[in-house]
Amino acid sequence: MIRLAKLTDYAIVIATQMAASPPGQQITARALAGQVGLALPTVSKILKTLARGGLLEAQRGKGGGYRLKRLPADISVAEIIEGMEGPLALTDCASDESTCCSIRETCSVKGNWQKINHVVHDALRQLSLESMMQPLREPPHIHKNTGAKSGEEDTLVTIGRQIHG
Amino acid sequence: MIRLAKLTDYAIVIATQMAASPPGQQITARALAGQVGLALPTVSKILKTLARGGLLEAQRGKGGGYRLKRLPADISVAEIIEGMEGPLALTDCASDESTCCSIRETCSVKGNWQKINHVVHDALRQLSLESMMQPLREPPHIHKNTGAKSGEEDTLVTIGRQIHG
DNA sequence: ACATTTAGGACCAAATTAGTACTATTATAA
DNA sequence: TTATAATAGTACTAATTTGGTCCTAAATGT
Repeated sequence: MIRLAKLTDYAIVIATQMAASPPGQQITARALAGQVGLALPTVSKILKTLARGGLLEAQRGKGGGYRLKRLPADISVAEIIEGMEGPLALTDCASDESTCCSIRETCSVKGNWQKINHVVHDALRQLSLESMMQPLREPPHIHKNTGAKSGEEDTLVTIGRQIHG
Repeated sequence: MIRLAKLTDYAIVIATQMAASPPGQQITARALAGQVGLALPTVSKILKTLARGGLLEAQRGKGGGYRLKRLPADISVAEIIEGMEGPLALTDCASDESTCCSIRETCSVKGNWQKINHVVHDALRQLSLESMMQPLREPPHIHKNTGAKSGEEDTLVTIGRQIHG
């Protein structure tokens, strides 16, 4: 599947959320978890990964937290994805020439895999984190609502068990 | 992981292989399997899928086989991927608004998911099947060779068990 | 009829991913 | 100097997804 891993997906949500507060502002994993509605361990894991990848700056200890290292306009979606998953490589052949190729020498595609990789990488490099927080002209996607009563608290649809607590 | 499924990867190889013979030429699954070095059931599955998706034309019965429905220049990599995996959707939110979203209404990304999807889809639509068979200027990727002797028969590296037979 | 080929779906094993938990480290403040 | 609150890193397990194969049915040509 050409699809973002769920955690990568979350990472983008989290980064976007962070981008929404004033530049340089620090926030804890716990607070973020509350804001985006994901479980703390999950959010923590993602923040750790992004920090290790150099996208965030972390401060430990009491009063610690995370903040974006650069301005949202200077961070690309590609970077976030790579921060989570390592170098962007849509195919084995594109990622690791030494593992490739099980398909003997007659592989008619050969290095052309790089082209696929390149266009996608390029496209994602154009998309800034800032552009992900832009308000939409169109009404945004609809949030599922279990059909239950209560306009009060939007039911969390169960994708896994990321109930924040 | 933002990565093509193995079968999709194979599909591109197969399509590229088909593109290498004269336009309109028909070839059986068995013959293709031999050419690309994959197991027949696997190749069959892929061809069936692509045919159902409308990219290939199939002819049943003795003397049957598959052929590309359009010229390689008129088939995009995006189409092949979609033929295998259905509509291109990097995130759940982008694919199915009704399933989305477990992250209640405060999701700071909202419909901006579409942007990610859009740029990637666009990029892949630019890439034609024809461009995937272009010879390379640079020496192509290196094919793994188990270090064993024999310049004769390139050892099939085991990724799964797609030994053609 | 029979051999050959695709169509479609079912199934199982293997690989991957998500989520959680645990321990260590760092920082602050009482 | 102790307590507390925060991140760092890793390991583990359950759930999900994927790959690969097989089986039966339908079509087509000899």
